[in-house]
Amino acid sequence: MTGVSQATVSLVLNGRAEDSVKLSAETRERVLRAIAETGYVADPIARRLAARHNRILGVFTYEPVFPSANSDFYHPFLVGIEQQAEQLGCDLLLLTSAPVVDGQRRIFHQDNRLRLADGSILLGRSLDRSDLARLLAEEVPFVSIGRRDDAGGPVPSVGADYPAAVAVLVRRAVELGHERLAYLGQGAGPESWADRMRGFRTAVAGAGVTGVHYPTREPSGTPAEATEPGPDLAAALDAALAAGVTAVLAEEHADGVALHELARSRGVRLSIATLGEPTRAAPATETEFTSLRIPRQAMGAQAVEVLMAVIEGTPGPRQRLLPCEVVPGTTLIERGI
Amino acid sequence: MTGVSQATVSLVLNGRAEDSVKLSAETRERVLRAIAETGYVADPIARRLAARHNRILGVFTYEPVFPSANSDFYHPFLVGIEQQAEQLGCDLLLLTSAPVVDGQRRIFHQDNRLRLADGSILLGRSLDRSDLARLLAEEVPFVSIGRRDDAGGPVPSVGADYPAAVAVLVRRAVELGHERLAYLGQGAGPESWADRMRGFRTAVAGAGVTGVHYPTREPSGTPAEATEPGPDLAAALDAALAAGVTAVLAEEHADGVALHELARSRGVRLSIATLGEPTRAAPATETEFTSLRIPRQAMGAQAVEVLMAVIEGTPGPRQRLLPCEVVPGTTLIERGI
DNA sequence: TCAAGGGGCTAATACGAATTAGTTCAGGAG
DNA sequence: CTCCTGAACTAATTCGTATTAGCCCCTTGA
Repeated sequence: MTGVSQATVSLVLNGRAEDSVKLSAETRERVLRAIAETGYVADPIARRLAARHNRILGVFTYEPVFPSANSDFYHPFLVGIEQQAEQLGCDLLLLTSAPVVDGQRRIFHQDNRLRLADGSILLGRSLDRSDLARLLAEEVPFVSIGRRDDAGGPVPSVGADYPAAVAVLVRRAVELGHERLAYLGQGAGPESWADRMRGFRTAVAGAGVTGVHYPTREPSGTPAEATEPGPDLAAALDAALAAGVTAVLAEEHADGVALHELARSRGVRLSIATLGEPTRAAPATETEFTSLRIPRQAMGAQAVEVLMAVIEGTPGPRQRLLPCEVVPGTTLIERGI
Repeated sequence: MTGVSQATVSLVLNGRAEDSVKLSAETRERVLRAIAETGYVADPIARRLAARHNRILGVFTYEPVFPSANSDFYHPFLVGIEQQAEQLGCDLLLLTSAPVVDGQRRIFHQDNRLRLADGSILLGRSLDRSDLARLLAEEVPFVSIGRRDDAGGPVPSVGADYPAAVAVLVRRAVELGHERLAYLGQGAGPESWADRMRGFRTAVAGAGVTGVHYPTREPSGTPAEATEPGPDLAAALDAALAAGVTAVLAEEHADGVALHELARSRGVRLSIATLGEPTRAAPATETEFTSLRIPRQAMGAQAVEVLMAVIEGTPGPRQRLLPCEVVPGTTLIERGI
């Protein structure tokens, strides 16, 4: 169209006409006009093959985004990611096609597409350790949303500061007169659970009160179905009451809601706070729970920032912890008589 | 390592040793062993460069996905799209980097990236006509979510069957004794509004009842703020009552809610049905409105199907209309005395 | 002995851009 | 008139894979 070579177009496209290489303003205009008319876009694939970047950020969700309870939980992260990506002029590639093995998506498989993007954001409660290690080893640029333990090296991540937030709740409980607190949940496994537990242990020790742990089982069946209190919840309630526990911190929102309902139906006075937002469907309730608000949107946005730093090799911290907001709610109350 | 050529490795990797090309079992073994030892994986980028298509589907949202009211409305579409994309082994490219001009994103601009993908899905209440025409003219594979009028040719789309759904509501109203119905809304402009109006007109004519139209203004300010009934709503209510109207169909959910509230506060008995789901924030309410449930998730999924057909040139219809579910609700009631 | 016909594999090329080493040309200095 | 220099481009190469034409060699049949 313009009678110039492919090389020239490439130079114009990348604004390289300024520095090392010289192009006349007129030629550049001509090329730009042609580009505008045809709507030509450089093929990102070829671009990435040749230049090793394409301003596309991958988003890999470990757990399938369905059912909708999950979806609602992840949505705010995506909003934050999108917002920041837009700001930086990057597009997002949702890596949806990862095959699901044993109910979990695996990153590495036959046709791994992570490399299509300049870098990727990993989203999901539990990321496979070996996958993480391999990503680090192969120096694939990525950032995890949610703190991760070392996997043969520090894992770039943007997480919520659960220990600090849980500590606030514990202190608040202590101020309200509680002396025997319980942690309801697994307290281990995914880092987000382990972090909560760690915050709990440290805080109760620091406050000089008693902290006990009532483990829950992983809900069976699909998350959407697991809304009824399992037998372990009832057992936990009994044990807690017998042990003189007056306040319970529930790792999972749904468990907290179920326990609250259970206590109410038995006419028992029990303070409850939940350590997060619903990740699986919770029974509808009017009660506003004392809980933590995870800054999901901000986490998404910052994940993009960190990812860009990783990609571009900008110096700076690769791990960020964001404070959670404590939602006062009405379920953490003064200790009864 | 094995002393074979790159071509041979490629053949082994793709299992092409079976058909057209022949490779000795021994060579294949040798290559496979080397692959296993080194953990070699074909670079997906190069792979796609050679394959000429990338199994990437673009998703272009016209209106910015923010604020959250908008976001919530679009989310189900995205869920459906993702679901189907996953099924087909495609990844999704969110075209987030499109600049916003006059509050609307434009498809065509200096750095248009639509062509990055094999094809794209367009999402938004109003798509620019000239953009559509250009897409058609340039044979860019795309599908619109939401029916579109011809733009120099039929526009591939997956929409909701508003005329049929509105007709059902009109018939239901007539069965309940209503003889003077009103349509509240613009009834023109975006196809989805025009379609509702068309369904209304046809249905009232068919039922032999009276149908009047009370237009609303486009809400001013950001959608999120426009929750209070504008002066035109009050005027519409007065006019409707004076004209003996007993049932109102509201184009926009938020208007229906506001009108309902207004009528209630005046102690007036008025049947109301809304013709869709909230696209802008509606005041919180306990009332379950008689309304339409737009099959958003299904629309998203089918849009992907149609898009694939367009891309691959598979024969078949390029325009689909999906039925809406009528939500009974409690606001369309028997005509008063 | 030679042509024909495979089997087995590789050289060469395409994919679409980025990059670099030149090439061409005009103008100025000597 | 020659040499040099810088401006303005372009030819050629690269990235890593898929694909295909074709090469080589061994058999087989005449």
